[in-house]
Amino acid sequence: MGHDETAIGRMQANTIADDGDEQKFCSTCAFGAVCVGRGVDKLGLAELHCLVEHVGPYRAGESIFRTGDRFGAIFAVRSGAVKTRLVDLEGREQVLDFHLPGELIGLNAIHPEMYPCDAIALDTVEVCRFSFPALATLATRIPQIQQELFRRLSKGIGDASVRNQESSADERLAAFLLELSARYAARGFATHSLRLSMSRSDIANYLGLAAETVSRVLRRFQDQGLLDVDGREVAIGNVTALRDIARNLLRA
Amino acid sequence: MGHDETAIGRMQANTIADDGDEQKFCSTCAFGAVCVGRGVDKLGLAELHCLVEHVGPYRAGESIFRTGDRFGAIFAVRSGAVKTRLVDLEGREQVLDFHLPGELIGLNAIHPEMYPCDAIALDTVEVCRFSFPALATLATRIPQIQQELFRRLSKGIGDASVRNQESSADERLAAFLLELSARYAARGFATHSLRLSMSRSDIANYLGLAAETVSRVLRRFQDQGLLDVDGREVAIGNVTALRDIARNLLRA
DNA sequence: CGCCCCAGTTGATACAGATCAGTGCATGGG
DNA sequence: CCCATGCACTGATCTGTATCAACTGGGGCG
Repeated sequence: MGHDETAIGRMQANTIADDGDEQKFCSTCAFGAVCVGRGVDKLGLAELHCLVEHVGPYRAGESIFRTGDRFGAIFAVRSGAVKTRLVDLEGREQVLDFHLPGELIGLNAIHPEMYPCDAIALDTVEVCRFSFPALATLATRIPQIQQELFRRLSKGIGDASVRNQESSADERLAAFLLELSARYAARGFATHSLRLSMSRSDIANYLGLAAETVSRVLRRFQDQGLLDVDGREVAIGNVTALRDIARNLLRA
Repeated sequence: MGHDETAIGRMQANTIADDGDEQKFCSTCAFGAVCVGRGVDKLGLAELHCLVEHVGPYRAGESIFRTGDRFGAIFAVRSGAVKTRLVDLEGREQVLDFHLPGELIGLNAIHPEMYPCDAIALDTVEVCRFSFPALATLATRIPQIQQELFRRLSKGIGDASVRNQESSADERLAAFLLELSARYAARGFATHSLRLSMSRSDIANYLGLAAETVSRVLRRFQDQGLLDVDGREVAIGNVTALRDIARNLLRA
C-alpha cells in the first residue's frame, strides 16, 4: 500500500516519482502484473527495476514522443492520461487511443522502428521509460518477461481491432464510457464516477463522430437518467442500461 | 525458386504441401523474413523448421479455429485467403480482417489464451501451424526469432489501429484495394490485377459499409476508368487516381 | 475588472449512405 | 431440365449524423 492510488491523478509537477518499492514495484505500473502476479523472482525483478527510467512530469499538451522519432523505448503511464494521434498532411488530427495509468504506449513502434504516432499528455503525466533493446535482452533471459511482452502486444492487437465497428453514436459512446470505467476500475479507481481527461472533440474524433453529436448524446443519456454529466465529470447512473445500448460493441 | 509462386492460389485439395526447402524454408511463409533476410543460422532454421506443422487443406467456409478455442498455436497462411470475424449474440457477423499467403493469424489469442475470433477459409487454404509454447521457448534461445515475433505483433497493432478512421465510402474502398494490391505484390503476386477471395458483403462488413454501397462505388470507379471489375477479378487501371482518393487513409 | 478566447452546447439544414425492394445470373441438386 | 439458392447489381426512399451557425459560460491575462 505504499502508494495511495487515489492520489495519483492529483499528482502535481512538484511530485518527484519515487522508485516504488522492491516488493510491489510500481503497483500502478505496466509491469506490475509481471512482478506481483506471476513468478518473476527477486533477481529478475531487480533487473527489470534497473532498466526503468522515470520520466516527466509532462504538462498537458506536451508530447512524450512524436511521429517519426527513432524507436528506442516503450513507456508505461504512471499518472495522468495520454492520447496517441496521427496528423495527416492537411493537418487534420486522428485520435488513435487514450492511455490511462498502468497502460503501455509505444508498442506499435517496434515494427517500423520509429514511433508511428504522437503521444500527447492530456494533463500532468509521468511515465516509466523501458529501453526496448534492454527489455528484449532481459526477456531472453527471463521467460516471464518475454511472455508478458507477448501478452501485452497481443492485447494491443485485440483492443485495436474491436473498435472498427459500424455502429451508432449511442452505441459508441455507451461502449466508450463503459470501457473507460472498466479500465479505471481495473487500476483501483472509482468505478462509476470518472473524470474525462480529454476534450469532447478528442472523444468525438476517437469515436469517429462530430463533437456536437457527442454533446447531444451525452445530454440525452443524462435526460434518460443513465448518466450524471457535469463538464468532464461523469457519473454512471444505470450501468445495465448503458451495457444494453453498447451490447453490440462489447464483444459477444 | 523451388516454388512456383503463381500456382499457389490454384493449389487444390490433392496437393500435399511439401516441407519447403532447407535454404528457403517456405518462401511464402510468415517466417521467411526471419530465415532469409535476417541472420538466423542453419541450426536455428532447422529448429524452427521442426516445430512447424503443415495443416490443411481447408475448404471454403471451414474454420481454422473458432472463438473460444483454447490458444495453442499461431498460424501462417500458406495458400488461399482467410477471414477473421466475430459473431455477436444476435448472430450478426463482424469481419475483423483478411489474411493472405505469408501472413500470420492467431496473434490476438496470446493474451486471452483463447482465440477471440473465428478464422474462416475463403477458398482452399493451407496453413503452417506454429505451437506457441514451443515458439516462445525457441525465441528465448534465438533472439532473431524473438525479435521477429515482437515485430509481427507490433505491426499487428499498427495495422489494426489505422483502420479506425472516419472516412467516406470512396476513400475506404480505394484504400482497401490499394492495400490488398500492395500485400499481394509484397508476396510476389501480380500487382495491378487481383482476385478478391471474399464476397462483396464481406468487404462491406469489413469496411463498415452496406454491400450495395460497395457495388455502387466499384461501379463508379469502373465508369471513371480507375478499375476494371469483372466479378471478383479486379484490375487497377489508374493507381495514382486511386491513391489520391485514398490519400487520407494511407497514413500521412 | 473586464475582455477575449475556447470548450461546450443547442438549433436548423443537408447529404452520404443505409435500407427496402426488385432484377439478373450463375450454380447445383432433385 | 427445372427450380431453388445465393451473390451481385440497380433504383427509390429514408434517416442518422455531419455541417453550419449562433449562443453560453468560465478561466486566463492584460
